[in-house]
Amino acid sequence: MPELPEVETVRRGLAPALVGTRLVSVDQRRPDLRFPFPENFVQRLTGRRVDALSRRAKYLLADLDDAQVLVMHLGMSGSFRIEDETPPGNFHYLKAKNAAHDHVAFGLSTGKRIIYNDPRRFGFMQIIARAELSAHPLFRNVGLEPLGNEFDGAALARLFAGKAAPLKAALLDQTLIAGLGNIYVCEALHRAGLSPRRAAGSLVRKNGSPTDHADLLAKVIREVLEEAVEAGGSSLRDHRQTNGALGYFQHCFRVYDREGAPCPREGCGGVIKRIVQSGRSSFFCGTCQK
DNA sequence: CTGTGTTCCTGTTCGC
DNA sequence: TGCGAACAGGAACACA
Repeated sequence: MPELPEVETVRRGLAPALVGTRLVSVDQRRPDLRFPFPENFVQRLTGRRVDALSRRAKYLLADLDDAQVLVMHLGMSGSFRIEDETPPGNFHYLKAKNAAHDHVAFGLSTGKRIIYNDPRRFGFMQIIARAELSAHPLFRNVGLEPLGNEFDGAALARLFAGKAAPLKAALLDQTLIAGLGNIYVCEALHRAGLSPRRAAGSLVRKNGSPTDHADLLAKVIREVLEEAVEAGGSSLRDHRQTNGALGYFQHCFRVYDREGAPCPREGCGGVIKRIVQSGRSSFFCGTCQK
């Protein structure tokens, strides 16, 4: 499911069950997801206590009691669910929807189990020493947190200065801003009244300061992400929170997956269009997004 | 260095 | 109803 709001929703769902408990068993059911699991994955995790669960960009970070960090990325289709007790390995369980894509099961000292499911297997897990995290290739080039204190129009201007790439591509670039994905980029650009095709550098003045559009864009990015986190993320298809509940931000989409619908902006009268930019769908209103 | 296209994988939806 | 094509929340990688 995972853009920043969905990953944050997962973090909030997992933390109460996971933090403070020990991993008494780790059931790794295949050698790889997008990448191979790290060497001795099961042995390195079994017996460890989880001291904290945080998020950086679209990564979940479980701090372990041996100064290592279990890094988890959900890819396109990854999800976690919590089960209160070990289900019997019987016919009914095995026939359960999607059980074929349950790739990892963490048994906790509380008796609960946390199961990672990922049909497309674009997700991955890694174990990294905490001290090496920020220098690690996965994180060395990760961009600004859009909900962080430093994120504003001036920061956007610094990131976008001189960029000819379209706003859509620049906002999806995780080395610039970390956590936005296709949905929330589309939504933020509509709220800001900016075309996804517009050059990112056009939001920067010659002296490097932000235009009013840059200030507005930074503001609506923060807004749309905060609203989505508040709503428990977006549930497309059958994606669910860790407790099985559906997020409901998808009902708040103004443009994403709404090709042909009237533009929701008051008095605009335009129609939502779909175009493809660098292989991904962009939904926007050609009338009010310039 | 910058920007764009391809690729990994499975499941769902849509048009015929 | 069946069947192939298009498409899906990400991002590493190859290449111009």
